[in-house]
Amino acid sequence: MSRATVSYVLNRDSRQSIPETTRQKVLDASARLGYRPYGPARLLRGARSSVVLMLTQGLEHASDFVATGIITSLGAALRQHGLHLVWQLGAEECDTAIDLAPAVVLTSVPDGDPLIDELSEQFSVPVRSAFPHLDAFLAASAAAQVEHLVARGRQRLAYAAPSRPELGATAAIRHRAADAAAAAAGIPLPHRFEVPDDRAAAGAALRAELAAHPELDGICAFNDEVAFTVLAAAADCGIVVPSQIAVIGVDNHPLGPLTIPALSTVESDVTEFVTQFAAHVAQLAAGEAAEPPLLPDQAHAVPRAST
Amino acid sequence: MSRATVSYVLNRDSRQSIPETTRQKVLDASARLGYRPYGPARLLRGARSSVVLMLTQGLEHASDFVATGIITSLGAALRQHGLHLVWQLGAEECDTAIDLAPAVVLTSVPDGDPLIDELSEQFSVPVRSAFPHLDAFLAASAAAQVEHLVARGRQRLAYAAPSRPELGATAAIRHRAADAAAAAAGIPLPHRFEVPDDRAAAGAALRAELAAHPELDGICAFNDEVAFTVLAAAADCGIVVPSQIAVIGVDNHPLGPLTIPALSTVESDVTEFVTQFAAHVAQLAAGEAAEPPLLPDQAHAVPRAST
DNA sequence: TAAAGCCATTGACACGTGCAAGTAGATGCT
DNA sequence: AGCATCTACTTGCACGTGTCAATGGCTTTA
Repeated sequence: MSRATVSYVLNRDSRQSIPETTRQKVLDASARLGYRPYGPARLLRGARSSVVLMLTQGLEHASDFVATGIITSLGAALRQHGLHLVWQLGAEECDTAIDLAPAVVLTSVPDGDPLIDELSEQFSVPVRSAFPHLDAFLAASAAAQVEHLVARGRQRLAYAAPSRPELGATAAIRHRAADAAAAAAGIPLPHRFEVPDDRAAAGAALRAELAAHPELDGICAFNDEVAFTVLAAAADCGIVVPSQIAVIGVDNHPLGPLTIPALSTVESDVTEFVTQFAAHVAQLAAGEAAEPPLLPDQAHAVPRAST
Repeated sequence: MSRATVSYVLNRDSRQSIPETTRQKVLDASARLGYRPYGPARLLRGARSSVVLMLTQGLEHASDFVATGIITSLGAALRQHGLHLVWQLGAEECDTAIDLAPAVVLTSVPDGDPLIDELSEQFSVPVRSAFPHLDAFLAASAAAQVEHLVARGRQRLAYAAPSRPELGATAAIRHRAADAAAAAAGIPLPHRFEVPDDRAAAGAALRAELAAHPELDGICAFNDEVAFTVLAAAADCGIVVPSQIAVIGVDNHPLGPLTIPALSTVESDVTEFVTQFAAHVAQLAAGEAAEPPLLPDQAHAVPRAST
């Protein structure tokens, strides 16, 4: 009953032959005493950690519920590889918990961000963006928006950007993609139109926009939340959607079917990406270097009453 | 330049006097080599973990965005105590990562749930519900809804319950609280009325409800999402809110101001609770036993156009 | 000068685990 | 009997850290 014997039994070491009587004695004692192997000691000994650490900085406001969904399903997918995803929100100043020893670190910042190198140095484990090739992913949705509106016969578009400054970079990417899609379709480029969070202010902004561009007949919103604001503002202004102006969002927000009129939107299927990315992370955790799969660069319209 | 000397310098041990020259030499070498203390070894040595593990089972669908908000702000509050909150979603079958060694484990299940004892045995660290006294917290919002509707002159109420079975227990608590508030106000008890997720089905359900109870003039919705569905169904049925029926939700969802009409709702202020609960968790992490603060059992109305 | 005291530094250990290497004892083969 | 082979188990080490007790050099005091 030395420690080694116990260890052989509990780890089912096939190179050691253990008679059944001893085996049972060890198992009984282990169960009776409620023995649990102590994680830190195993790690110190050199065991591979089963922890994958997800770090997110900016997406607190649940606004990025698409990212939240990806993270959730990624956690489920990683569990099938024997890995455990834990999520640390708002790890601003790189004061991440040093005493959890992850096998892999994922971050919400895009590839190429200096934070990735910083984290890599700090943890000395593989660090990857959880959203590889994010720009193309973001751009695809805006392109799909424009294509859908054009297919519905709309020609004079505006791009409804959010007023939150932290979303500015993302909005710029999508707006450029909308421009490119408009150019490809041979219609005028959609001009930018900022939507305040406040409903009354949004109504005023929409009125001003229509005064400046009376021929406007379609709005691509940055995401569904901006689209909700536009719909509310339009109703307040007496603008009829979609007969006067069509409105389309991005993300397929669960509340989209409930607006008046129900919101058309655009969606990317990320299930395959999540599966592949989980496998990629499992490879990294196993010590193999590998290139990550990319987020889909295709999006499809979810047409409803607002277009 | 032995390991001990280095350790004394890096941990600023005040019981040891280290001459400045040696101190600098150690610091320089440490910085040059990019030394990071290895978490698992510190824990094995007996250091206190700075990790607080939050486990959630059911609240994937972002439906419980109130819980999500509490968790987020709790993470920020704990950081001020030098603790790091990490969040493992959907830890169903208790297969939680054993190799992260938390100082405290928090769970989304209410006090008294057998899972708490199970986790306590598994981790052998303090385990607490992150939502202590949850029932009273849930009940308070329903009471506030009824009081608000009564103050607006409504007398014949219905309780709009969600159709998702996993929310049934919570809905029952709130419905009972609504009954109690109605009894206290001297009006008939609100009868239950189930709202399907699908908009068309919700419209049919609302029509049937009105046919059965033509005198209905107010609806307490289980939460804002159910209220959104009710508003959409009402619009589809040609029912005018609030002149014919007033509708009020729960949670102060960020999209509430954007519905047509803007949704009245009910909210509890949890900032004080979060602060106190963070301090409580810090006590637990320091090894002191302590009773947790309780979630507020008061809620206040956020009146908008729908009542 | 020797005894005593202070200061900087160091060797050694413990924490819990997993595994390589080694050791008895039993059995088989010649 | 003598030697090889197997089984059943043990000893011992390493992982990286923090801290106690001990060491040796140097200065002060009697």
